[in-house]
Amino acid sequence: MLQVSRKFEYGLHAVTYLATKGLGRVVTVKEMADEIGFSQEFLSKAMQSLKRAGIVASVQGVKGGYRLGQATEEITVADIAVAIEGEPHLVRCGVKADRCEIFSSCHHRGYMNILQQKIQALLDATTIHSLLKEIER
Amino acid sequence: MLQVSRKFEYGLHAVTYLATKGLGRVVTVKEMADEIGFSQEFLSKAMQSLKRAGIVASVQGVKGGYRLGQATEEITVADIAVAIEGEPHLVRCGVKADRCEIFSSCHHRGYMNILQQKIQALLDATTIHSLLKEIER
DNA sequence: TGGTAATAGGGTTAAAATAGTCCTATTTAA
DNA sequence: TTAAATAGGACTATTTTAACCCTATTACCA
Repeated sequence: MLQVSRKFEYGLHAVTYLATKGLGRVVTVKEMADEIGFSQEFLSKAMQSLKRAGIVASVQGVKGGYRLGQATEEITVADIAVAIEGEPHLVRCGVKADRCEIFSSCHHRGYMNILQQKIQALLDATTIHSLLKEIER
Repeated sequence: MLQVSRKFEYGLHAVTYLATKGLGRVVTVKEMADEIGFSQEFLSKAMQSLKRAGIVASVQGVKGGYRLGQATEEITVADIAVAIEGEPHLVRCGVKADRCEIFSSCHHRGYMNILQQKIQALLDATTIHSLLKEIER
């Protein structure tokens, strides 16, 4: 259906939220969930994925939380998508060839792969910095 | 996960198959399913969607089947996607506002909508005619 | 040094979307 | 009038996504 996952949306909101708080400020998942308006548990999973990708950094223990791990100019929407949803696969055969029953005779793979790269390039072209500037306007 | 549906893949394969047979030739679902290599019943559903959109035309009764309803230069990948998956909604709130719990406070809608339009433009830029030319090479 | 507030993450369940099947009606050529 | 095809509604199964639960670990601080 060509729709982004909710987890990705959560992640994107969280990163922009952290960005508005500045690079240094450490924010708890609870604060973000309350402020933005969604489930703490689920947002927590998204944050863990973002952390593994280095997009955010975590501080454990009391007074812990998350803060940005990179400059807003360095974080792209594509980075967040990959961190949360993994490598993009517009078609099933991109995940694994045996997920497509007509792999060997398929004529569309070349086109679909190019299409995927172009979509990825779109996501790659937006940084959190530029996204925030758009929002301000 | 930003992946196209199998039904869309079926539809795209079917349309390109019809295109290689020429505008006039009427082809049964059975032939297409056998030739391309997937489920007749399910492909049949995809064909019905394509028919409603006018992309293919149907002939009922014995000796019936499907043929292209438009010139290959006129059919775009976007047309097929819309015919089969309906209007694109990159984010849930595009389907219906109440599908997003933070609709009123969301800052990303503008960007996501632009992103969706750009993706749609990519799909719109490929006609079946140009797709076939790429395949030949 | 023990209590508490936080992240880390495995495992399970629930809900939604997708894929696939089944059945019956209708159409039409022979 | 029979047979081969599309039309389409209804149902089931599978897969994916979303959400939740529980325990471990970390580290501040009284």
